[in-house]
Amino acid sequence: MKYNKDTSEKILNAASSVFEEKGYSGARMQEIADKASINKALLHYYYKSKDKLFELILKRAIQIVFPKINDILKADIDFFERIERFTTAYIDMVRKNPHIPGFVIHEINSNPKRLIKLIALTGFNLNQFKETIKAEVEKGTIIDISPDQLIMNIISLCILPFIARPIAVNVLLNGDEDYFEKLMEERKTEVSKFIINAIKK
Amino acid sequence: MKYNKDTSEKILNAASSVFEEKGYSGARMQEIADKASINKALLHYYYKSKDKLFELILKRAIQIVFPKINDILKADIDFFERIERFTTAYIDMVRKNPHIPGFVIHEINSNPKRLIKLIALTGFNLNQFKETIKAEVEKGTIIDISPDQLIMNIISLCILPFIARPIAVNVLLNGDEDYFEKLMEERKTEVSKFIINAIKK
DNA sequence: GTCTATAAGGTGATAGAC
DNA sequence: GTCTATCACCTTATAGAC
Repeated sequence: MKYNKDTSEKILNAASSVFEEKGYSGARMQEIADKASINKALLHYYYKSKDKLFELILKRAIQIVFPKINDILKADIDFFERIERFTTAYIDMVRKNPHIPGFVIHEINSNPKRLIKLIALTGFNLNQFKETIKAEVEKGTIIDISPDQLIMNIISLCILPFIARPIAVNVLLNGDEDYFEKLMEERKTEVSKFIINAIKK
Repeated sequence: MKYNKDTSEKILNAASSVFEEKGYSGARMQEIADKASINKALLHYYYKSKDKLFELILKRAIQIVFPKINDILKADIDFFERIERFTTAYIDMVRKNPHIPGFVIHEINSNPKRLIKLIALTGFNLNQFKETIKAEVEKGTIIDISPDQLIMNIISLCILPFIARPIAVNVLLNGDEDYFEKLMEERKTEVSKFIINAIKK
């Protein structure tokens, strides 16, 4: 068994784009092969089956989304600044990988157990951030809010517009894609301002 | 051509649950037939093709989600109360139909043009609410915020936790489904408090 | 209206030549 | 390593009996 690294990477990139766009069941091995400029047989030679290939892509996607978040949330800096940095970095990351959140969320429903395993592998953990929030509440620097609710709020504000992009663009913004991009750039600061307004005492 | 109304409804219900759970490409006509306790041939007798059946289900889903929103946003009541009523009603609606938002968002990516058409048919329109926000900003009752950003924030806070439920439950809440339900019940008031805190002057 | 049986075409996967 | 050809299976859809 010998592999060409260039070919195997072309395949991974092609598979990412197809799986992220169409989902597992909508994806076709033929389309992945076409996009990688090879044929189906070679695809199976490199990555045994559609399942194996998909699991690899999902793993990669999770590795992109989760570890970065983790680092920022654990950073030893002022709470409000941490929120600012988090929203900025997160929105930046999602803008660079706009299909990943929707892909992960959709596919995860079909196999939640696999999800838990894959996310656990990234070392992702929100407990420390929850504790920080609790401490800030007790210090009286922020209003009395459940850490779980606050975390859900932060994540929601960062990713939903990207997941629902076609709806946002067409229903809210009269089809103006450029304006959507501008709004998302603004969101990098708008979201943290919004959150801090909501919780600061 | 004669149809039995009971049978046609059984089919629609079965199709809703299968399409919403598996998506278009993951859904199988056989599974829909099984769930409706009929056979595939009869399925095609009632609803010509998988495509036609799917379009009907998507249309129904959109009819559930959008018109209700519209009514509340246009109601002639105090701005802050309107936000309260909206979040409560919206979260209630999503709790009753938890699979619809994810379903709509996912399927919409494969055919945004169909989306525009279907949503337009519901008479859904955010322009009036945008104007209201602008007016509130000018009156000075709320901070200077872009109506588009505020609307995205409101919607994001209401629906993302439901779309990402498995992630929320397993990563944030240690797998506690009951606690998730409790949090969602709380959110009916928490979300509007959060929003109003963020924007009230 | 509802069924069984089957057609027609697509999809993932493999065998085997180069 | 990469290809062509092909298999075995699955899925949508229809024909035709009752």
